[in-house]
Amino acid sequence: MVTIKDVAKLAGVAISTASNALNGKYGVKESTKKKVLEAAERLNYVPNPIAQGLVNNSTKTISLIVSGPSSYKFITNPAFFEMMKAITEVVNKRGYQVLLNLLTEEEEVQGIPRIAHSRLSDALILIGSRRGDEELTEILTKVPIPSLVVIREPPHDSIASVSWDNLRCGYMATKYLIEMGHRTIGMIGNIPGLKMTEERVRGYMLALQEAGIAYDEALVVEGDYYQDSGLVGIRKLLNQASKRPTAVFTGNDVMALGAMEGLEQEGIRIPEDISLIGCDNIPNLHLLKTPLTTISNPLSEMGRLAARKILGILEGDDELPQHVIVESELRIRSSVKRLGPM
Amino acid sequence: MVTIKDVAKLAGVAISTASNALNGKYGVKESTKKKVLEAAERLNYVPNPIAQGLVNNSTKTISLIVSGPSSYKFITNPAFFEMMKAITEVVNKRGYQVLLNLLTEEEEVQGIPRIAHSRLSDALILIGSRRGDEELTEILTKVPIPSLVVIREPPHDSIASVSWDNLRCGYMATKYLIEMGHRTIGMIGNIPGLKMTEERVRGYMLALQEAGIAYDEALVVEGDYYQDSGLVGIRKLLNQASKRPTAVFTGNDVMALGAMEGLEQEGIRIPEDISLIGCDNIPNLHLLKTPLTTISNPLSEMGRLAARKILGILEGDDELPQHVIVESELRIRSSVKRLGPM
DNA sequence: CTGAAAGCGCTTACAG
DNA sequence: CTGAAAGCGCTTACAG
Repeated sequence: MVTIKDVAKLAGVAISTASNALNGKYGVKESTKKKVLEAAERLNYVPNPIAQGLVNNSTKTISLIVSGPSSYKFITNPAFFEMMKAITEVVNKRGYQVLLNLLTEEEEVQGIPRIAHSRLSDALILIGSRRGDEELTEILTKVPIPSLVVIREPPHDSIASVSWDNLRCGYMATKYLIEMGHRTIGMIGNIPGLKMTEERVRGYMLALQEAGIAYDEALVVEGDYYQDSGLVGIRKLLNQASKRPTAVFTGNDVMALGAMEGLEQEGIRIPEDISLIGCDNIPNLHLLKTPLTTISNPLSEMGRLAARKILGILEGDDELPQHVIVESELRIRSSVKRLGPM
Repeated sequence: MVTIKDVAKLAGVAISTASNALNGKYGVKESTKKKVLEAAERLNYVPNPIAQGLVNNSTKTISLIVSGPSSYKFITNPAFFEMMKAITEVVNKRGYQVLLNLLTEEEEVQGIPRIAHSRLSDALILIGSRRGDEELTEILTKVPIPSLVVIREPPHDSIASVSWDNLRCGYMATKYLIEMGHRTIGMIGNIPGLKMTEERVRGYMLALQEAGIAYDEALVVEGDYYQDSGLVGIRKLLNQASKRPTAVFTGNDVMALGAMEGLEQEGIRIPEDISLIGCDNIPNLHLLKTPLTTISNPLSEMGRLAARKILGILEGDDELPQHVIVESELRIRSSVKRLGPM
C-alpha cells in the first residue's frame, strides 16, 4: 500500500506539500507540484478515501435505500432496477460511490437512521418506501445528511423528491379506458394514508367525474404495488364488486402482471373479457401474452435526475427544483378493448 | 456527532477502556463495562466505521461489480438483479455493506484495479464479466483483495467462483429438444474464447452426438447474452443456415426474449413454426405470449452462496469449496413443440 | 512557497 | 483491570 508519505519522500517534500500539490491547492510552485505528481504517478499512488473521509467528514458515497414489504424477495419491481442503474451511472461518473441497502418495511424505522448515522455515506436516496408521510418526515428530518425520495410524493415540503405526477397517471389511464368505451372501471392499488396512491386514486376519480360516471368505492381495492397484490386484487374485484368491471387500472405494471396471473387462473381473457392498463412501462411488456397498455414513466430519466439532484445538494450547485416532476405518457398496446356504445 | 470520547467521558473512563468495553475485549471489569455500555446507550453512540476502517484496514464493505457491454443501459438482465438482491441481503445481515459498481466492458481493465485499490471495499464480487480467462486472471491476481466471480467459469483455479454447470445447461436444453423430436437445432450464444459459453456449446454438441445428429456449425451463432443479440442471432439463423432449425436453444432467457421479438417481426410463430428454449428462468416467463421453456438456475441461491463464500474468505471461516457449482433443472412451459417422428 | 504540528475517531500494544 | 501514547492516512490552519 503506497501512501502519501511515500510520494512525499520520493518527491523530497513534506507530506503537507504533497497533499497540497495532489489536491491542486494554490500556493505550490509549479516545479514542486510537477515533482509530486510524477512521484505519485511512478508509485501508482491512489489516495485512501477512508483517510480522506475521516478528515473531510465525507465519504463520497451515497446510500441507495430500497424498501420492500416484509421480505427482500418481494423487491421484484424492474422499475427499481432501472432507476438503480441510472443513479449509479450518474453518481459514479461524478466520483461518487453507491452503497446499496435493502430494507423491509419494518426495518425502515431503525434502518434509515442507522444508515444515515453510520457516516458511511453523505446522502440518502429512498426508493419504494410506503411509510406514511408524517412518520417518514419524522425519520428524515432527524437524519444528519441530505435525503431524497423517489417515485412517491414528497412526505414533506422540506424533503427533496423526484417523481412523476401520480394524479395525472391515474387520470390518463382512466380517461383512456373511458375513451375506449368503458364505464365500469376497477382500480387496484390504494394504500390508505399514502399520498402516492391516493393521488392515483384521485386521478382515477377525476376522470370518472369528468365523464359523468358515478364513483363506486367497491371498485377500488387495496394493493401494495407488488406483484402478488395484483392477483389478490383482481380476485377481490371479480368477487365483491356489485358489477364486474369491464376494465381495470392497476397502480403499476407489476400488479398488472399479478392481475394477469389471476385472470389466467380464472380463464378470463384479456382484453376480450376484461381490459387492463398498468403504469410504469417496465421492460418487455410487448412480449406478454397480451401486450400491456400502460402509462410510460421515464424510469432511467428519473434515476438520472435523482442523482443530479442529490449531487447538486451535496456540492452546492443544485439547479433543480426541490420537487422534480417528470412527464408520463400513454403507451398503447393491446390489453384494452374498445367497447361499443352502451 | 457523538464519539467514543463522549461516551468515555460520560462513563468516567479512558477512551481506550471505552473502546475495549464496547468491543467486548477481555480484561474489562464487569461494572465498568456496564457503565460504558449504558453511556453509549444513553448517548445513542454509533461507532464511526470510517475511523474503524482506517485503523483496521478494513471497511466491512464488498464491491459488487456488474459488467455490461458498451453501455450500462444494456445491463438489463433480471438475473443480475435477482443475484444482487440475494448478495446484499446476506451480506447486510452479517454486518457488511454492498458497494454497487457498474462497468462497461472497456472500463473493466482500468476499473477493477481502481475499485480494488481504492480501499473502499474488502472484497470484490464480479457479475457478468465476459473478459477472457487469461486477461481476467491477470487483473484479479494483481488485485490486493479477495475476489469472486459469479455465473461464469472461474478464469483460473485460484479465483473463487459460484456458478452452475454450463455444460450441463447446454446438454439438458438440447437433449430435451431432441427428446421432443427435433433434429435441426440452432443455438444462439457462442462467444469464442469465453469458457462459460463454450461449455454451453459443448453441452449442446454432446447431446447432439449422443443422439447421432451431425454437428453443423452454421447452426451455432454468436450472441453476447444481452437481449438484442437474440434478435440478431435468430435472423442470422433464419437466413444463413442451410436448413432452417425447427428449434433453437438460446444461451440465456434474455436472448430468448430478443429471439421472440425477431420471430414476431417475421411472423414466425412459437412453437408452431419454431421451438425455443432458454436458460436462467428469470421472473415472469409464464406470462409471455408463449411461456418459455427454460433451464432453471437458482439465481437467488447463487447470490446467497456467493455472499457466504466471500464472507467466509474474509472472516476465515470458509467452508465452501473454491468453485461452488449449483444445480440446474429443466422447466417445461410451452415454447417447445413435440415433433412427430421424421 | 514550504513544512511541522494538530487533528479526524478509532484501536492496539504496553506500562503501571 | 485501566489509562496514556502511538498510529492508521490524510488535510488544514499556521508559522516561518
